[in-house]
Amino acid sequence: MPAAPPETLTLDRLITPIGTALLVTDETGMLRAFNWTDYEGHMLAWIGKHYPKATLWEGRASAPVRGAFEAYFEGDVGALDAVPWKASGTSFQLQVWQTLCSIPAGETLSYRGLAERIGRPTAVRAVGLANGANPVAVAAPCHRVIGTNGSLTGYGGGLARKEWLLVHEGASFKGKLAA
Amino acid sequence: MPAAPPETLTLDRLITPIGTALLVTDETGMLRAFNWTDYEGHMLAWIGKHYPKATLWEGRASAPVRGAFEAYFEGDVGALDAVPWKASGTSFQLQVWQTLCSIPAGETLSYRGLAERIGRPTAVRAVGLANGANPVAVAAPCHRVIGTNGSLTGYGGGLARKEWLLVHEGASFKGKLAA
DNA sequence: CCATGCATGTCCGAAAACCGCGAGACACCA
DNA sequence: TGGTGTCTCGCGGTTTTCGGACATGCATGG
Repeated sequence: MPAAPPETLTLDRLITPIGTALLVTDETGMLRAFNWTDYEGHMLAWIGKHYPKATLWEGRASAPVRGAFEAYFEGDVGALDAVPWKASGTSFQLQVWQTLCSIPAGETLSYRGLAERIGRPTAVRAVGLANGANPVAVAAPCHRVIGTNGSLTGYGGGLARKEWLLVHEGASFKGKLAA
Repeated sequence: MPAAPPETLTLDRLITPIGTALLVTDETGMLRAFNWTDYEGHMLAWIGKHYPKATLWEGRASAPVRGAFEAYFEGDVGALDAVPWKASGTSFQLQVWQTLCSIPAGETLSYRGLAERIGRPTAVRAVGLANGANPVAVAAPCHRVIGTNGSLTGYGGGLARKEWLLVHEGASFKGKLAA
């Protein structure tokens, strides 16, 4: 009953139009971490820190997780809602990450709006930080959070990916479409 | 196999000539903490900090632990060697606490001597610190460590108890026997 | 229009404080 | 001389504290 940390984690790789994604799932098939191969070392370190006792095996991610991501990248942008994930973080962070999921595909929300939505209207910067610490990127759609003025501002995986994801979802924003 | 932290701890009380002792043992009967009722609140806080997930029940300590302490206070000073204990601490601290057990009842060792014995002849003060942080006092006989000049210097449970223990064990030291 | 300052949660590294010591330097006193 | 007491300083592991950096946004002031 006590939410015991996972003992074994599975690392899968998924090729997408914007690079190869790393999917880490636990015994129960929940997504525990997501990242791009660009940051593989970084992510391994993160796992070692947050799940010190877990052993990581290369393997196939659970069907719900892998299936949802495949569907998403193939165009079914609503499929992300079906990704089961569980994150490890402070209560503030968990609140932020959960609230991310209330932003539908194709829409965006400002950092400020997100801060207000969790009842801490002044903790705008803190929200940005928590957003950046999101371990289950894409699944918890931190890329849908943009500046109040519509600019992309920042993204852990690189602004190019953030832009691609938003375009893919059909969202409108003040993009660098000129590039 | 992974040394999992204990889930349930048992708190027992033992009346001794120098006060009531608190004995905390785990599922396997190992002593995890020792203290005097004077510091009960302090010890409970310590347990909460080091074994956050454990629940503490009042009850009887394991036979080996309780028996050894009873025998010790009744005069069989060598009985302490039989107390099974397990402590939680840094590697340096563990080294210090283990080395304490190499001091036989009836003898003493200086802080300096102890520092040398663990191969860090200059870390004298650090040894004193680690000694004071000993969670399984008496069982790991930190009271047998005294100043180079034979004075008692300090003891978490009060110098009076340190003196009583050493007299009880028949050790010689520069005591405050005048008092 | 640009520059500045503030609010806010979390992590991380640096620095300092804390001591259950011990040795060396001195002063005092038979 | 030798024994004893006080003072000062260096020692080193741990814990605590502090400061800065950050995926922002608004209000103010030139």
